[in-house]
Amino acid sequence: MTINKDLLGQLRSLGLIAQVSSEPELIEHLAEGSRTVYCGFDPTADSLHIGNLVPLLALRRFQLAGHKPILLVGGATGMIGDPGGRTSERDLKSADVVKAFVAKIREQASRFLDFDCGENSAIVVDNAEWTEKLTVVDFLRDIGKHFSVNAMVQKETVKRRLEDDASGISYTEFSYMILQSYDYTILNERYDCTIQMGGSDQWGNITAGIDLVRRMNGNQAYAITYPLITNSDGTKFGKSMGNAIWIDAQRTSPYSFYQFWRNSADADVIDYLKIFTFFDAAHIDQLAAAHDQDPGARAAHIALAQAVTRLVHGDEGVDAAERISEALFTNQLSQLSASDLGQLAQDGMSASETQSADISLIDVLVDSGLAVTPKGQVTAGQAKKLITSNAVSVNGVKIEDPEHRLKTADALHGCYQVIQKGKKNHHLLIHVVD
RNA sequence: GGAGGGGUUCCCGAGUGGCCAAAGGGAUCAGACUGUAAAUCUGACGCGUAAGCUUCGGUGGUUCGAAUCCACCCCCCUCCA
Repeated sequence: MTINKDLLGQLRSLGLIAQVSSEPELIEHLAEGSRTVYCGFDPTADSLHIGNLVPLLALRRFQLAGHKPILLVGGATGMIGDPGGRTSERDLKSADVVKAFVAKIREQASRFLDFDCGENSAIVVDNAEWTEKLTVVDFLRDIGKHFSVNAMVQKETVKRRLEDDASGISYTEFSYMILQSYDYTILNERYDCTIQMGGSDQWGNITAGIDLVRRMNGNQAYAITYPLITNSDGTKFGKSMGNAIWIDAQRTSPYSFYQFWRNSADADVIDYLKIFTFFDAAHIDQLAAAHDQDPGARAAHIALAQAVTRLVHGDEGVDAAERISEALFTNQLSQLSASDLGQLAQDGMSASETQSADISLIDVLVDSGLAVTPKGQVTAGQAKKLITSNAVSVNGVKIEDPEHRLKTADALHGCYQVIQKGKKNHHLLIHVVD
């Protein structure tokens, strides 16, 4: 494995660098040999979501450049909650939950990272392993003494909470920084890990870790943060229809996943191409030019959707997603054959079956979950509102009558009804009467 | 333990006896326009397909009538010990 000597410059050109510590030294450090870099992930759910993709793909870039990535699962720190994560303190995760998460993250990350390539294979570790053994006395005597409260209070994440009249900060959360610093120290000691990467909100915690590594191990360590991804309109990245976009195909179908990227705002699409794909600079420039010239053609958006979906769900995922998209958005439903329609359900389009040959549209909207209120509940009242506000079509035809009933006689090929809410939400209802 | 401030519908935040399902903003959903984009404009936004029902930290009370007044309790914040 040869070392890419300009990794940092490359990451910066991709917009992946917010801050770095001791930059000139770090550049040299990275150029001199294979290094070990770590990034922490909190076990907040049993799947990764696309927000996690940013550090994961950045780690991959490190690995491709010849370095060794460590994924640290916060089995211990995840129980506490980073004060930067605001409001409520987190639930305690049981050992089983964390263990399941470790397995899951390894499985999901293995699509991007190589866990079996010799020297610089990626590894997964859980900080509960060493944090749980820590006694209060050891913690205070060996670790805590290296931290100046004066300095900790100055950290942005802590300061904000101290100044916030409404919430304050508990001692537990205040200690988060110390535990994260200790993680760095342990990884430095065991794996010669010298680089920690995290979101820019982690800067304070990471630099605190650098200090601790120097004090306890006498080693020089480094920090790299990436900017937190936001949408250009200021909304939170990685949500669609109020739901997180998951890596797990069971939670977010390849079709929905594909659609998420394809619907990116124009102002964001080039940034996303840089961060979430491995296209080279020339290709991205070319897509940017194509987009400027004819935004309506969606060349950049489609390339983005294809590339990221392929990365996460493979060629099959892309094929399925495009097959469904093609069918639904060209509005030529009537030209689809029965097997085409059957395939859509197979491919991950939302679908359900009914025994009834004659069923009320409102019931179907409720059963399919399309009739969600802005608050997230599914109600018949919402279904009625949607119909009255002209938001629902069946098989491509707007329905304005709340009492409308779906009958097999009107179904495509005698059994398929494509229910559409708004522009982008579809459901396939299949009559299974004989 | 003491003193003070505060808890309103997803969030912020008005409201101090009826006109309050509760202003305004944000978020969200839908419609129009477009390019499956953004911006903009329009509608919806406690539950109930309706009659109606249930909300303003909790419980009890005053009142014809309470988010608003009283009592007690719980929780949060700041300062003091």
